[in-house]
Amino acid sequence: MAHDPRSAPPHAPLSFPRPLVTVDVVMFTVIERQLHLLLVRRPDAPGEPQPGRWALPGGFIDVDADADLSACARRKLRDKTGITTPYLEQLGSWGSCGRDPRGWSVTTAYFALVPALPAGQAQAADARWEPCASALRMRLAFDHRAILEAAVERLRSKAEYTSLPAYLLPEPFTLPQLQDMFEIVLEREQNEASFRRRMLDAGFLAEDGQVVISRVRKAQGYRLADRSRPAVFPRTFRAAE
Amino acid sequence: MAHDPRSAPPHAPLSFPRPLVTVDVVMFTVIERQLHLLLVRRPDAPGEPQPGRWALPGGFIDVDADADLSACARRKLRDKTGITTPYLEQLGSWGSCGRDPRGWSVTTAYFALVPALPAGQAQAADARWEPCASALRMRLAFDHRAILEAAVERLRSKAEYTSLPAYLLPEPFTLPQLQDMFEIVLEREQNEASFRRRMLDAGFLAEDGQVVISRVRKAQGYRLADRSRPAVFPRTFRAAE
DNA sequence: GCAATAGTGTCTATCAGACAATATTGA
DNA sequence: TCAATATTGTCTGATAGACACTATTGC
Repeated sequence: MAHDPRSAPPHAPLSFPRPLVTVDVVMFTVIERQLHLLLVRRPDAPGEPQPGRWALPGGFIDVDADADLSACARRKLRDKTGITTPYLEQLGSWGSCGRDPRGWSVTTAYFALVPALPAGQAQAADARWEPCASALRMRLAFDHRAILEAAVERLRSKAEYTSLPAYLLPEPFTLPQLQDMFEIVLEREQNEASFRRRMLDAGFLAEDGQVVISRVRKAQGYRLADRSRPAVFPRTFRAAE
Repeated sequence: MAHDPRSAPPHAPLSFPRPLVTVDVVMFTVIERQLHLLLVRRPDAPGEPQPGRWALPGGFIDVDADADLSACARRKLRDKTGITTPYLEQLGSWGSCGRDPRGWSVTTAYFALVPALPAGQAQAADARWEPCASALRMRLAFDHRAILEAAVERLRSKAEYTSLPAYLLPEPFTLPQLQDMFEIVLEREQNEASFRRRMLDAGFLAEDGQVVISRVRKAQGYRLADRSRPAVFPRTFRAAE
């Protein structure tokens, strides 16, 4: 029976059942040349679904604290990593009657790209950075495996035609470092000459001093000219299959 | 409180306030060589927000009738147009404390591409097909203007590198008709030779008889070889600005 | 000098855009 | 035949990939 409460009679005060609403965040970073993401352990307390299982960081909207969906995602990210200015993009929403045993629920998932935290920097105790390849094989809580798969696919496909992997680096970074990030995300090597042309022609990099990384030769440092939006390249790296 | 007594473990109370959850659908079609979308009038009943204003078709999740978000979107589409097999894609979610005067609310928006309804075919009485350009200038209910802008942008940008505009045509269609759809969506003319190469090389078209449209010359008819997903072209039509 | 890393020159292949040409059909 | 539309041939230009080459720096 498809009733539409929005057009219900005047005195019906929105009393029909409401789904649960959560926000989950797939936080990506690169550690030791491997894509990682943050996982948190579900609490073991009685009454909690999926106790002890690893899950994406997330939770219910706090209607008093969160002004909007992205503020909620930012709050989760800050609570777990202390990071306040990530690249954050809405990934999509998953909602159904069966995805959470507590009832009809909807989650809006975001994905974030952050530079690797400096070694020793605090992160939440119940959280750990898991290699992406391994997380994809784990039995995650709820439908978080599907969300993670969508996030990885989005990241890979956008790396084919945008500057997204640059958000995985602390600034300033060098072109060889940036190429590393692209190669890690795309899982294939890039041609140096072609890569440099592509990045420099796109005009999203601002020069930012000289950087010594390898102790062999100084390299030009760069930062993002405009962190608010990634650059879009005129063509994909190569044809989609 | 949505608590299903049959679900196995006793869950924590979940007594905190929940946002309202709706689904809205941007239904696109092309009528007389113009992109249109379906709008519905908000009811005038007292207690209803935005009375009398035009809005995207949508409404609350029905936790009993809707198995998941896309089923809810399909239900809205069917109720308003009778169409059951559209191209349907999730666009994104908008949620904040202020977008609906009734409280913290989240909507998940979908966009649908449908062939123009045969003239005379029934459609809901409170609905009308509005030219997209005009709808973008209207004062729509809630934040539906922003949702519509995102839908138009998504459609335009995907038309640069996928076969999406094909879903706006009834089958079988001809290559000149398909080119028309691309030109209408992209708002610029395409080169015929280049267009035909692109479409035929992509391999998403299956031949489907001869079609007479202009009463001048028969043309090859085509249908989509696989309606379940659009084709992705190896390059964009032209560089993004 | 040598090793290692940063950065360049240049050729080829692919595909979009331009534009002109040819093919088919009804009147 | 002509007008209108469908379809093709072919040239040009932009850019990704390949690959060899040069430049810089510490030892």
